Amino acid sequence: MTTTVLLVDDHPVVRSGLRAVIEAGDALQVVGEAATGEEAITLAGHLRPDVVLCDLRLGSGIDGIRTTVALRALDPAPAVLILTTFDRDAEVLGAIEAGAAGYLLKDVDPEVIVQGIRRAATGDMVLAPDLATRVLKGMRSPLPKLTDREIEVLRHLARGATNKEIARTLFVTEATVKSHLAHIFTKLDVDSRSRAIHVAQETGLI
Amino acid sequence: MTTTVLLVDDHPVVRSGLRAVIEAGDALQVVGEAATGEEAITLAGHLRPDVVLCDLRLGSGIDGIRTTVALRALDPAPAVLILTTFDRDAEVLGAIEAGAAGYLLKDVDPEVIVQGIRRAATGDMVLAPDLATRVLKGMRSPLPKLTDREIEVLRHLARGATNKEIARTLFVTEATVKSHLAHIFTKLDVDSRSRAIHVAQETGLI
DNA sequence: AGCGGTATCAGCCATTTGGCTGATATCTGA
DNA sequence: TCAGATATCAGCCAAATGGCTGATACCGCT
Repeated sequence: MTTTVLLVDDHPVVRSGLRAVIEAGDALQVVGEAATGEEAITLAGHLRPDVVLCDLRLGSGIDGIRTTVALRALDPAPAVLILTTFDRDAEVLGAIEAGAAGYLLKDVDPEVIVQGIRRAATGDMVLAPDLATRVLKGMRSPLPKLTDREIEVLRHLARGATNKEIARTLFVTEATVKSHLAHIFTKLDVDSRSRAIHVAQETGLI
Repeated sequence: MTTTVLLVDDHPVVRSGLRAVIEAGDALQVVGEAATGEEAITLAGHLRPDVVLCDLRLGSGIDGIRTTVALRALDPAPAVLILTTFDRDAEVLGAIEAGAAGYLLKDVDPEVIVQGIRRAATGDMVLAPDLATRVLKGMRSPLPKLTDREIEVLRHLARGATNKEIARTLFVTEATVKSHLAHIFTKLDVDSRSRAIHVAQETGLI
């Protein structure tokens, strides 16, 4: 029997490409396309696809991880295969934690994608080879968990704000900002704001 | 007569999508695909396409701008249409300066891409609406021109290096690094390293 | 020969940042 | 109800950063 697939990507061109690649064989059938996470959730409810192939970055609206969580909450829940351009550590781990069946980079060959969908449909875990290692490494030394407030401060930091500016924006004192920063630095194992920004961007924390 | 197109993108999936979209009509014909800039230049020399549709980010190897320069140096020179996900100011301007016939974002509808190729083939300039404004603005207040050395320092900055570390890496004194930074700050109109990093990333300088 | 741009370096000084210790209040879950 | 996490704030101090002025040297261009 054919496996049904729902495509989720905000780029029409990519959707076309995926459709062409997936429908080249005859074991897979694309039953729908969505440009946003919201659309994907609605469509998946109606179409009940076996597999949802979902980009992580979905422009405006909810991202791929939140979409994954919502999709996995459906009954029956489709297998969610994340397909994206980047390989930010935090995002890979986040997607797996959210219940994704796997994670593929967009620069792989079409047949890898097709294979991935097949395996995801049978309940297998699917990870791009170079990612598998890092995910396992990530398991051993898990990414630091920042609190919401810390992430908030981190975002301001990344925009180049000074402590004073962050304090004003968040309606707290500079002492508080410094306190948050101290925690952030410890968790990220850095000792300067620039490096904190760098690490945060590298790992996909922001 | 049909317009011939060469696709350049490091993602097979995107190439498939573009091919599907472009060949849906009958006025355009995809005569080749390249995954890298080098490949694109070689292929364009042989295939002599009317238009080259080129991604800016091409993974490893030369980027879209360098590819554009090389393509425009061919005889006959194809029209180069840049198609990318991001809209970094420096890159847009860089592509235009390099001789690109236009710049489209990947999230536009297929027909816009087809239209863009048609117009590029006739020598028209093609710019996504929201980009046109910014390009013109960019003309008025051109992006600051940093020297090679300053860009180098900026890269280290973005990786979170301290002045001392940058000095060591570049085999100069801290005073020199501070001097470069002072110039960078002036040119970018900022007053802190974090903001310099932010501006540099925003505008695509690094 | 001189000018402008670039890269190098120096010293001074005010501000910002980061490390440290410690305190209070709230909330959550065991 | 008590431990732990979180968010808030304070003070002290050393180091890093950034603004300033000015100097030397090299290079390319006129």
